[in-house]
Amino acid sequence: MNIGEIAKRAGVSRSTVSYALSGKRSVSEETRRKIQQVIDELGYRPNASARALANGRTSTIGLVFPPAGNHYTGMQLDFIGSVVEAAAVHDYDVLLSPSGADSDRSFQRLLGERRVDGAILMEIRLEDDRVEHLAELDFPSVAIGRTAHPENGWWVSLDHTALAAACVHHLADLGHRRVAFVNRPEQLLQAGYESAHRGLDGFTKAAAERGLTVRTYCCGDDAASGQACLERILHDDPATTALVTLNEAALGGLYRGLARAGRHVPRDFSVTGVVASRWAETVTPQLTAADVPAEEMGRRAVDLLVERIEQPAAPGRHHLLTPPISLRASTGPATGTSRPGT
Amino acid sequence: MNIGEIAKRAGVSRSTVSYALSGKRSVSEETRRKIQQVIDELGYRPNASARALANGRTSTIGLVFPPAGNHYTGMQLDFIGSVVEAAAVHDYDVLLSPSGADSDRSFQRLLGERRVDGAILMEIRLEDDRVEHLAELDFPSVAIGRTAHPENGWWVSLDHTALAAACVHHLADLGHRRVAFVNRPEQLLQAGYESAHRGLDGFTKAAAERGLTVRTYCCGDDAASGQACLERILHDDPATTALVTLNEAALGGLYRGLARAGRHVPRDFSVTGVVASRWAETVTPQLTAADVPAEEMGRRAVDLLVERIEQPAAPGRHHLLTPPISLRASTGPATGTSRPGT
DNA sequence: CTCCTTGCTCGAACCGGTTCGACACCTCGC
DNA sequence: GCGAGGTGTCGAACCGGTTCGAGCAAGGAG
Repeated sequence: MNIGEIAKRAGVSRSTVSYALSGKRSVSEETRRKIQQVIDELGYRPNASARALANGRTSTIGLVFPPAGNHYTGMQLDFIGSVVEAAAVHDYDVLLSPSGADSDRSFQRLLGERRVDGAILMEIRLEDDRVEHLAELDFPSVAIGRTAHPENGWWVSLDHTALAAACVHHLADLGHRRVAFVNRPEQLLQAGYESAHRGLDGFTKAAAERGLTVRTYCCGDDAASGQACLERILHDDPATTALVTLNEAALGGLYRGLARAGRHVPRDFSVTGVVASRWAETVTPQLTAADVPAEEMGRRAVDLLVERIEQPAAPGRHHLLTPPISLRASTGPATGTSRPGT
Repeated sequence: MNIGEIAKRAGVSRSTVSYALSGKRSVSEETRRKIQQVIDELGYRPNASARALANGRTSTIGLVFPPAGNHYTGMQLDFIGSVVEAAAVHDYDVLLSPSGADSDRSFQRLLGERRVDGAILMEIRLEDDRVEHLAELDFPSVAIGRTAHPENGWWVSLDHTALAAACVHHLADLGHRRVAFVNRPEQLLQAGYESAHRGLDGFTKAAAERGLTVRTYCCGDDAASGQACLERILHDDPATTALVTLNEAALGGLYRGLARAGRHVPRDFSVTGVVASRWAETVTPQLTAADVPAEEMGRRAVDLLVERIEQPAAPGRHHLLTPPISLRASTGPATGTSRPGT
């Protein structure tokens, strides 16, 4: 069942079998046929470990994401799926590694033990030791998200600043004056997660520009936290008429909170944010939102990574995406006391 | 950066370094210290491919699930997450393989090329060529789900028959007489997916036992299909007062359809089914459902697989789980014309 | 007819680990 | 004082591929 066995049965040397399979040297048509016949008979496939050892490539890429304590969001799911499918197109397998930090054992295994040819990192922080470490080592990697200094890096990222700002402008255009912002959980913000920071930034600046009165909140990644968060919002300022959220997992809870408070969406209260379309379409009314193109991002990340693996000296490349807001049914003109005066 | 380099710098042979690391033969304290010091200095980690080649184990398990066209359900996500975490506990990495059939290229890679020591299969069909093939090869694998002939196999499965029946009994106890069943998509049923078949079976038998009038439907794995399905249900029999669903992804659409039709849940219409708790809690009102213990199932599957890898001769083991129905807010007593006469 | 190229094949070395058998040295018991 | 037994180390072989250099035969050019 190894290459020597094939060689023996085909009456040739091991190297000839190897060349017949790889095509790196010419092999006579007759020999090739004979070898192929033996291979088909025995169902032989070359051992991946041996091949990896010999030519220094594993044909595997690592997908690194934080161990979220079984709290993966729908967006992460979409990324995983699209990365796996895109990698299959390039004949790469995908190894999952639940590592939040440079020092995690699983991360060390991937790199130190050379289990993968390259890595895709998710859930990037503004200052991210994983990204820095990989850059120093010149290890092929692509980030989904970008650090505070993304200039020469390899990454695919949403422009959360612009997206949050677009949500604000959308609401301001509809006449909303008092708007809340629902961010990812407190600990993620404190850890420096880039989407949480840039989203907050974009929201705050755009709101200031439009002269809105705002409050910002952090919210756990689940429905119960969403509901609690919404109660806090209405308690802190009952005149609030709209919110922007980056927190997909809290969405169901936010909606429930609004229903409990007797606020009809979108008549009494508008909701928008940054959410993958298949989740935006799950809630009722369907969410007007900047649709996260997870499938495209995963595919682009893989394409960049493969490119980088195959020519390691190339300069950094990246894609900054700003998907438009899809108008669905969760936002409407402001009514009542908060109608714009000017 | 390889073991020879370490040996040279420590002034010993390669085998001594290997024994110092593995502990399989005794090494003097002094030698061990010297070796460790060199290793620490250089940040050496043994190459995974070389090690896998030498001792025939990759310390990787494969997680095989169908390429759902980027339509992964929340339940699949939960499985993936829990499998990855459980595997990390046993020092295994997880390789994802999007393969629905025995013949898929990615599946062949995993097995033929010996990339993994064992595999966990998801989305099992009643007659599943992957399961049969692996059993014939005596390749260590554990299924999440079970085929039509599960007797000697290794698997972790929900008892969908019992769960669907429990949902029926719950509704019948509340007085519902006309109940619909919302299954996974048509093509999955036709392909023989076990959960769809056994769930349908359990539903149908229990309904007959309780003398209920039922209709059964297949429904796409997304909100729009769920909404369309609900419209069909009410069109086919407007007197329907409850439904049971196995289709988590359609849930949001089913709720939306009910809202559109002016049926209040749970006052006018009861909804229940088999859904992971975190998704059941996302919708409003929260779904009364048999909670899929995805985390536990993933962990048990990994535990079984590791056990099987480590002692290959052991007889088949399995876990059949029947989680209870969690009472939340989506079911209530039947009202109006469909109140039970007897 | 010879020389050179080209096509095809082989043996050997290598990738970076693990493991087996052998051996040198030391200690202990008699 | 000598053999038995244990400890620590080494060299060599092996896992299953890839790749390099060389050799041989056939064919074409001079």
